[in-house]
Amino acid sequence: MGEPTAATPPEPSPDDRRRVGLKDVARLAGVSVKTVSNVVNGYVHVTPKTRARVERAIKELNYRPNLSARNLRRGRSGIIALAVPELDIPYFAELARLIVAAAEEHGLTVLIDQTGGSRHREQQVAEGIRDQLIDGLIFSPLALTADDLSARTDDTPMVLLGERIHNGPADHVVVHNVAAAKEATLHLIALGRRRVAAIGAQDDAAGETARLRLAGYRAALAEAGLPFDEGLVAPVAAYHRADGAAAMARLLDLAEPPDAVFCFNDLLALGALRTLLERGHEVPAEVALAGFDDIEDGRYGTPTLTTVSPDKREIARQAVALLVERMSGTARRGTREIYVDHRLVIRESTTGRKIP
Amino acid sequence: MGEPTAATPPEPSPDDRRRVGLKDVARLAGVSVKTVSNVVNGYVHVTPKTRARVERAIKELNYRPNLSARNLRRGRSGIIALAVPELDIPYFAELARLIVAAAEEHGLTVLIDQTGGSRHREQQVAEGIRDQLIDGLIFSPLALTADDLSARTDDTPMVLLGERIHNGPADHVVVHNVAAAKEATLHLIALGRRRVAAIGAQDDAAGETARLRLAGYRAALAEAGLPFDEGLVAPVAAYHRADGAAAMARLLDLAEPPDAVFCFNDLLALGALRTLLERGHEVPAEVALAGFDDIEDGRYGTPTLTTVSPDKREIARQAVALLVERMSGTARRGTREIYVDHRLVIRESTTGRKIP
DNA sequence: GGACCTCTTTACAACGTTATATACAACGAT
DNA sequence: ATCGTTGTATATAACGTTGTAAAGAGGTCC
Repeated sequence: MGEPTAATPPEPSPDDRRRVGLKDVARLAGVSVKTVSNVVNGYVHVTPKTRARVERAIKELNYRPNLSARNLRRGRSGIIALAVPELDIPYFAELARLIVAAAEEHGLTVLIDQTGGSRHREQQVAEGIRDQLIDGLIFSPLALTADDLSARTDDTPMVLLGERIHNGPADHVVVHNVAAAKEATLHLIALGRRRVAAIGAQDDAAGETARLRLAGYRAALAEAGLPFDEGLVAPVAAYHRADGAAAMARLLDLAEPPDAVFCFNDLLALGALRTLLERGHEVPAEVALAGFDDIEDGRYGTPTLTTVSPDKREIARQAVALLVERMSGTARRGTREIYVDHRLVIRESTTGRKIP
Repeated sequence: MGEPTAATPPEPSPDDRRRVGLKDVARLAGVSVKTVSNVVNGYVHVTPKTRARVERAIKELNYRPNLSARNLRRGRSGIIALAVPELDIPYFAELARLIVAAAEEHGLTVLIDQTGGSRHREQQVAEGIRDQLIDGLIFSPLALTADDLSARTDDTPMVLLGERIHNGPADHVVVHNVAAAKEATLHLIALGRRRVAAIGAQDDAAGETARLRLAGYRAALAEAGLPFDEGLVAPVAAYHRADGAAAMARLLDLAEPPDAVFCFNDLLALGALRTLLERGHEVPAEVALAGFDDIEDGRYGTPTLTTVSPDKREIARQAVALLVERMSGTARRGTREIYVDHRLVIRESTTGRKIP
C-alpha cells in the first residue's frame, strides 16, 4: 500500500488534547511518574539535577495536579463546607470572611452552602449532601433542633455555630448570650431608663438564641428591681431590618411606650432606629437603643449603634480549630463547647453624640 | 500453641472501618458494582426488584458516593469558584448570595476565594490555583489589569465581573457605568444643584470602574453646561465607608463646598453621609447625596440613600449562564460582553422625606 | 425451533494520583 | 573486597467511580 494519506486517524485533534498529567511530564523529563510526584510534593530526596529537569518539564507542559485524583488517593479533599442561612446577612458575611481566612491558614478551602434557614435544606446539609467531598462542616443552623441534629447519620466532622444546640451531638462555639444580654440591658437601665423593651423574642422550637437573650434581659430587670412587662417584649418572625422596624412601630403605639430598647441583633436595631427617626423620636434622648452582633453598618449609621460585640475573629478561629482537630482524629471523645468573649461597645445610640 | 489470645490482630478495629463504597453495597445486595452505580445514577433499565434490593443495601450501609472518585472519573467536579475581594463588602456579599443560588440551579456548588484585592492573590486565582478541582471561575478582580489577565496560562473557563477589563481575554458581565453615572449626576443637577462633587476617583491602572463613573459624571456636567471643577473630584484609596467619610470631610473644608455629591459606590456615600450628619449638615437640604450599587444598608439608613441599582440578580444569572456555556464548550469563539440593566432609585438623600 | 429482537446485568478498563516495597547506586567503614 | 548504610529512583497497586462492550435472559416472529 501507499503511505498513509493526509487523513491521519490517530492524530490527537488539537482541541481534545487531554489535560496533561504526571505521565506526560514524566515522559518529557525522562523519569518515572513517582519522581514527578515527588518533585511536585516537595519530597526531599530528589537530586537537584532531576528536580530541575522535572520542573522544566512541568513548566513547559503547564502541568497542574489534578485535585480530584489527589483527593481520591489521599482520602481527603482539603475542603470544608460552611453552611449559613444567607451570605448577605452582615453577621454571616463577616463570619464567612473570617472563617475563609482562618481555614486558609490551615490549608483548607471553604465551600459555601446557603440554607436560607429552610428546615429542608438544613437537613440536607446535616445529612451530608456533600459528604465525601468535604472533610468537615461548620454549620450555623436556624431551623433545626437538637433532636434533628442528633439523628444525623453522617459522620463527617461538624462544628456548630450559634447557641442553638446545647448538649448537642457536636462541638460548638458560642457566646455567653445570657450574660451579654444582661449586660446590655443593665447598661440601658444605668442610663436611668425604666421602661426597657426587648425586640426579637421567638416562640418556635428553633429560637434558642432568642430564649437565651430574653433570659438575660429578664435577669437584668430582676437585678435592677424593675418589673417584667410582657407587653414590652416584641416577638419577630425573623431577624431582619424590616422585622425590627415593624416591632418598633408596635412598641411606639403602646399607651406607655418604652424609653429604651434592647434588640436581639443589630439588624433589628437598625430597623427599629429607622422607625424611631422616621417618626421624629430622638435617639437616645427619647429612646435609647442597643443591639447585638456589632456589624459594620452599626458603626457608621447616625447615631452609631451601641451593641454587644462578640469576638467574631475568635469564633472563626475556634470553629476551624475544633474542626481541624476532629478531622485529624485527635479530638477527645465527648463534644466540646467553647465560649468566646464579647464586650459591650457603647456608642451614640445610648449615650448620645460625644462633644468633639 | 494455644488458641489466639484476646489480641486478635486482623479484626478491623471499629474505628478505622473504611468508608463504604459501591463494592460493599454490591456485595450485600448480591449484584455487580456497576448495577449499584446504575441505581445510584438513576439509570432507567434496572428491574424494580433489583433496584429495591440495592436501595435497601444502600440504606443499610448508609452509603454515600465518593465525589472525589466520581469527579475524577467524570472529568469534572461540579464546583465553580467565585473570587471576590472580600465577602463582607455588602455588594459582594449580595452578589455572592445570588451567584450561589444561580449556580445551584445548574447543579453547581460554589467555592469561595477571597483575594482581599491583593495583586498577588488575584494572580494566583487567575493562574488557576485551584485548577483541576474547579470547572470554572467567576472572578471580580480589583488589582489586575487587562494585560495580567491576558497573560493567563490556565485554560479553565472564566467569567469576569465588573467593568474592569474591556476587550479582555474572557467573557464578562458589566453594567453601563458611564450611562448610569451620568443619570445619577443629572438627577442631582435636576434638583437645582450647581456644585456637584464626585467621590471615588482612582489613579492607578486598576481603577477602570472609577474612570468610567468619572466619565459619566463629567458627561452629565457637560450636558448641563456646568463647568468641571477638578477640586470637586475627591480621590480615594479604597471604596469603604472610612474613605467616603474622609473624602467628604475634605470637600466640606473647601472654600466653596459642594451642594451635592455623587459617590461612586454606596459605602463611600454612607461614609460621606456620616460625616455630613456629624458636622450638622442637613441631607438633602444642604447637600444632596447619591451612590451606586443599591446595597441593603442604604435602604434603611436615615435618610435612605438615592443610588444606581444594578440588576444584581441578572448579573449573577448571566455570569453563571456564560460560565456554564463555556464549560460545556458550546460557546462561541470570541469573548462576550454582557450588559446588564440598572435603574436610578431615588430616595430621601436627594429628595428629602416624603410627607406621610 | 431457530433467528432476532429488547431489556438487564456484568466484567473490565480507565481517570490521575500517592504508598509501598523494592531496585539500584554511591559511599564509608570494616 | 565486603558489608552495611544512606540516598535516589522506579514499578506496581491501590483509591472509588463510570463508560464500554459484551454476555445473559427473556420474549416475539416467522
